[in-house]
Amino acid sequence: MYICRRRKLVMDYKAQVTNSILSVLNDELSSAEVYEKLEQPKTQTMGDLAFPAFALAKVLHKAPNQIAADLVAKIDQTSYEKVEAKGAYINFFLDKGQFSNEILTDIIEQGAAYGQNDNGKGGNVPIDMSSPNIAKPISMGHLRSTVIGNSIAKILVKNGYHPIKDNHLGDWGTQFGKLIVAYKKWGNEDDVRKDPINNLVKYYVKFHQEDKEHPELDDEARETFKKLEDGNEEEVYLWKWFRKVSLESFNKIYDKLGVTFDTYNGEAFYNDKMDEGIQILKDKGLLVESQGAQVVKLDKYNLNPALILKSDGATLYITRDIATAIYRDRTYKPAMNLYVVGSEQTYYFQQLKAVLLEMGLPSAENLHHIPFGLITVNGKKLSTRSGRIILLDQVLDDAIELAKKQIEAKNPDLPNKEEVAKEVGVGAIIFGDLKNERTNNIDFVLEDQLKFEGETGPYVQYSHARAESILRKAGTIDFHGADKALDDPAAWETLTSLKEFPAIIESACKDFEPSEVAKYALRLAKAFNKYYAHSKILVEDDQLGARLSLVKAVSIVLKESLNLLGVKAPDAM
RNA sequence: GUCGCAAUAGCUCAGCUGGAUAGAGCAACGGUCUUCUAAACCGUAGGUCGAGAGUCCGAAUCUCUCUUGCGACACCA
Repeated sequence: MYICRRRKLVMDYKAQVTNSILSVLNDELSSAEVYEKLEQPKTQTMGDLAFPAFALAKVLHKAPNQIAADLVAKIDQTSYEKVEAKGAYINFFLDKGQFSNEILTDIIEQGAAYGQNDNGKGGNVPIDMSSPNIAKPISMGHLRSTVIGNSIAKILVKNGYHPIKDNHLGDWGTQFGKLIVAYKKWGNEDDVRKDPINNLVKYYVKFHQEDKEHPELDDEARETFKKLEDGNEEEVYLWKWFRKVSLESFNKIYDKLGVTFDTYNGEAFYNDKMDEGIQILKDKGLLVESQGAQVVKLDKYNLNPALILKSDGATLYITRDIATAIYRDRTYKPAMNLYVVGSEQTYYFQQLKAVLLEMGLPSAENLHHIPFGLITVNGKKLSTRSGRIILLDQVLDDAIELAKKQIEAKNPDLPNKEEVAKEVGVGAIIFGDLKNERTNNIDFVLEDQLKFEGETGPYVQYSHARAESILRKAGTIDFHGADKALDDPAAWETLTSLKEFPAIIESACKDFEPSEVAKYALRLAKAFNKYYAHSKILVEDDQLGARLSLVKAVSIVLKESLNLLGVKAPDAM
């Protein structure tokens, strides 16, 4: 309620300009048409909002330039700084003092809640994300799913949704038969305790080496997995133990990233929940035999048949995902059901959605695959077996180490250096991942990841820290009483950037695109740094309160932008 | 082979539902710290927007064809 009321207080300048134009037209265009045609000029010299007169040329049978000039002469300019015709465009320059007063008041009143909306109306949104495999290391590939999912969850909250972050662990399947066999043959408890992931991987790799010459190992693994499925004590004990130590190891990395989960419903969780989905498919007559296997035909979706059960009756990935979808549907009544999974699975998710639609699952329509691009090294796909793997933990530590060096060089007196180094180093990695469009592929180059200058996370963090530094030096400030009508042209870009934030929040949510927030944060930081470099803020004059309000507003919005990306904003660095 | 995605400055990328001279960052070169943190700021240089047609008053943006790269194509996940 509070939020909605606040939002309305910020005047919609596009609507104001639309009205100004409509007032000098004779219904040649509708209000919506004018509103839609308004655009933001590229440079400040062309004003803040512009109306192209091309559309009127046909109706009025006059040259666009002439139309623009004629209209400007008639427009009431009192509420603008100025309105002028330039070529075929009518350029509106907003009243800076009024604009500044409104936006700064709004941000300072609302604080971190600025930009919050209630579009989601509290709807549940399960997010399938991160999803590493037990007993395997977390690589840069998992980073993407983890930080994209985490950021989308935060953006969803900002839009009034209730996300449920689900780490859909790869914790079941025949590979556990292999792992248990390998552990019994070559492993020992102490090693696994000391360094679980590396040793478990070592056993697993050794199994694959050995089974080339001893194919009987595969039979043994199959039997062992059968025992695990049947609940045999020893196998279940080992499985639980592997799962536990793996999770502990994963959680150290998640802690470093600052990512938490609401549920860890992995593949094992759904293992006993697959019958229902299969039964529904059978009941609806959707399941048909094809080459010995059970499939669902998807011709009407222009998709290949989805294979549901293997010819030996065994289940597949999709069988489990159907169970997952049913479970989520029932448990959460989801407003949306999200899967943050690599783009190589796009076709698969089309099939999954189609099957769920055929089944008549209520939330099927709102299933969204949120794909992201591949991480490669020298253009080649990562794979554990070929040794082309980049350990996320190592990359994070490298980044933290570099951040530490930077602090020693630039700000050696900084208190809590360790903590800040972690926030900056990790922030660089997360921001680096999120700043570009999700679906872009990334060829991994460590040096690129460890950049702290230019368009990076640390750049935004630094801008925020500078703002905080000024506020510290200013001492106690009465923001509520301060005049906020800042009319300094040098601050204009910063002010208009601040105004953009709520729209960015909505758009990033609609597109499931954290990069929109990251790019926005860069834009705002850049505008503020420019202002900072050219204007002295801490000067005793009648605009001091207004300037400090601007700095405060920038600090609030930069911090909140970083927060939405899952990046910390230290007050000093 | 079929389907999907991409191609913009030396490199990495922006460019919103088509609109005013195509923008950043990095790298290169040159400036700016006795004054709020130089992880910053300012400037110079760098482009037939993969190619070719079409639609339109107007195309990097929309349509088609081609080229190149990546991915997906049922008993893995």
